[in-house]
Amino acid sequence: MNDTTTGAGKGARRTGKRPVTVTDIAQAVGVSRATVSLVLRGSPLVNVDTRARVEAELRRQRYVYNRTAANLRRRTSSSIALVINDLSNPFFAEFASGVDEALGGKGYVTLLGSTGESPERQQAVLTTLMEHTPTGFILSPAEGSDAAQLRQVLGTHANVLLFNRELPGADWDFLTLDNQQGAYLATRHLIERGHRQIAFFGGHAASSSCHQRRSGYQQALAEAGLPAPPQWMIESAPNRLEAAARTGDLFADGDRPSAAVCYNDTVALGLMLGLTSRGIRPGGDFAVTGFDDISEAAVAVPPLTTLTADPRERGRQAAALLLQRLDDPEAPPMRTVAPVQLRIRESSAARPT
Amino acid sequence: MNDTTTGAGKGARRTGKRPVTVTDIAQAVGVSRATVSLVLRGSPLVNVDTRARVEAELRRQRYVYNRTAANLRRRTSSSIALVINDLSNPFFAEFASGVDEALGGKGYVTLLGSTGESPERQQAVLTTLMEHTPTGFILSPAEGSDAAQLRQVLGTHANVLLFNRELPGADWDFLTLDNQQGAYLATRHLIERGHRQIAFFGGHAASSSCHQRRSGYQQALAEAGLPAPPQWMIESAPNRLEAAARTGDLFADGDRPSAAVCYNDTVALGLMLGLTSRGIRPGGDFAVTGFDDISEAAVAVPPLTTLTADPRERGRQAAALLLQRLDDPEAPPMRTVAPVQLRIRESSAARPT
DNA sequence: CTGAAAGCGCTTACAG
DNA sequence: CTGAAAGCGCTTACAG
Repeated sequence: MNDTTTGAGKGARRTGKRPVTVTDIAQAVGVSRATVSLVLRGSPLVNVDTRARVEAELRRQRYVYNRTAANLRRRTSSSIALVINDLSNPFFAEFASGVDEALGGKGYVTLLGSTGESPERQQAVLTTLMEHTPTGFILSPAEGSDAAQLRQVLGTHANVLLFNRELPGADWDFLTLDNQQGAYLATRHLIERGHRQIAFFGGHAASSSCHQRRSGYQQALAEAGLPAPPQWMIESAPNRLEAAARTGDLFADGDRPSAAVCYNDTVALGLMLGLTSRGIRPGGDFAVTGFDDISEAAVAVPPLTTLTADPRERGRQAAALLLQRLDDPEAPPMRTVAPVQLRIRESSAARPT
Repeated sequence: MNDTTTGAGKGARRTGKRPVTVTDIAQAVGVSRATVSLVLRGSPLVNVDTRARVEAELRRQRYVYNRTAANLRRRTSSSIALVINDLSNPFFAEFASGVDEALGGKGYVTLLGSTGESPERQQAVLTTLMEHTPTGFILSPAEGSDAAQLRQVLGTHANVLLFNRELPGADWDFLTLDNQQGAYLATRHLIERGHRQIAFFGGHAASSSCHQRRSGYQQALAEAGLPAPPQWMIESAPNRLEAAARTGDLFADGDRPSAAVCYNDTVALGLMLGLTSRGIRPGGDFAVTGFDDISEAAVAVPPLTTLTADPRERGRQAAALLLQRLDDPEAPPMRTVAPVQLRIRESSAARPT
């Protein structure tokens, strides 16, 4: 069975009583449907008097424009699909908010899809969304996504903007954070405050963002002539619990780091928990930095020095890039790197003891 | 000019090359379009062999079902509109996530709209969404919304579920949190820990949720025979800054409270800031409770005792209620009160000193 | 300036 | 079991 047809008709609902259509208006005013259509679309061809009568009737009957019908006839679309992992991640919620704001301003409506970080669900969600004929896609791919699979469901759709996660083999537009520069800034910050033994903590080495952050970290250390032994690069799933559980790995060796550049804020918060439960005061005895500037970062104990990417602004930027793509479908794929800023909160990155 | 026609065609985009249609498939297989349609919709009428040939061709040509066209012809819809204040509020982000999850499971797609807490933007957003003919609306009204105005744009649309904010004069389904019970639980908690002078801090008295929370607070005090002088009911916009600025109002009088039930977590966090800057240790010298259990509540200093509404579950519930409404458009409007649970985090609600 | 006709991609009785 | 025809609500050349 063809995937695209699975569930066809499922969830479709008979809408209420017959709505008012252009035909109703045309009959009432005594003009053709074409004339009503011209009025609706603001054509200058229509006689001012005719226009006024039509508009009055539109109001009187509380006519509601059926944009989906118009889109079908004109072979256009006025929606875009936004597919992310999960809105309960504040970073993506902010991002979505920015996308929706920018797109709404341009007359587009946002179709929402959540993958829950599952490539299978992602395929299903994209399939459903495709059936609604969006103009384009803004997609933050689920971990483990495969470009070929995506191409299979997205088909010839050129209007796709990938966000945040690199996808080998994909030739769509791509918007990414400056991960390397961010980690570089965090590492330099720790170095400037006197740290000489700095670990990189958390993330999956296989992911592109982790790879880039690690390389920014290594670059800063190399420039300062500081060591970056492999046992100081510690992997952890990006959640608080596992990060806390991995804390011990930092101190397995004799030569202990005095600070850690963390993959992201969640991992940093987990590490802070882990440190505390070992009697090590984060910020006091051991410096920590994060990445993302989630809202908890500001109220954590101690407040977390981190990198802010302004996710809402990234959302606006993603929308703008997609619109640009729509204007020139033939242009070669663009790769855009968004800046990232160090947000210093003194206490989490204290001087070494 | 009719509002509903403003911007018609704006943002519409020519879609790429001609897509594969049922006609293409029918011609290739040598059957009628009707037969292809029956296959697509899984009709048992079709000969198994015919079905197989059609399905093979659908795959071969990578056919994508055009659900919008089908919806037009069938006079159905497979989308619902979700309109909230702003996704950057984690409570609503979680809520939206739950809605989308539940709706996606039923074959619906979510159309997103944000009001930014502005009734004017809300009207514009709803107007646009209406043009996309959603099956129903889940709407958390902007502050200052007016039922008559909403009815004007939503028209005869019966399939509307209001969430979280009471709207006088509205006769749509309504899902609300048990605000009264929540504040009652928080107040009792403080009383049980020995507090006798308890204030209610934050929120706009005019809003229904603030009113309900205050009345739960008063009920608990009344049951315990404790005073609730009017100067201990302090208004504040629900943001951190204003809450911090209002802190002094708690201590204007001679008779100082030793604890405050706060309108929500944001206000509570602001109050905690305000207390700290006055040298009063929140949790230590002055007990505080919140409402919402936003993610900062757990990591605040001290961790905040609050009420959790499980917003994601509320989202699922809202979706379920709307689906129920679709099944029976004639049923009288339902009012559903969702439970709320006290989440005790010891340190923020210490015993009085 | 306005209308008659055709058509977007699909589905649904109705024949056979 | 399958096909011819009509139609969802709109728009677009094309005449006049």
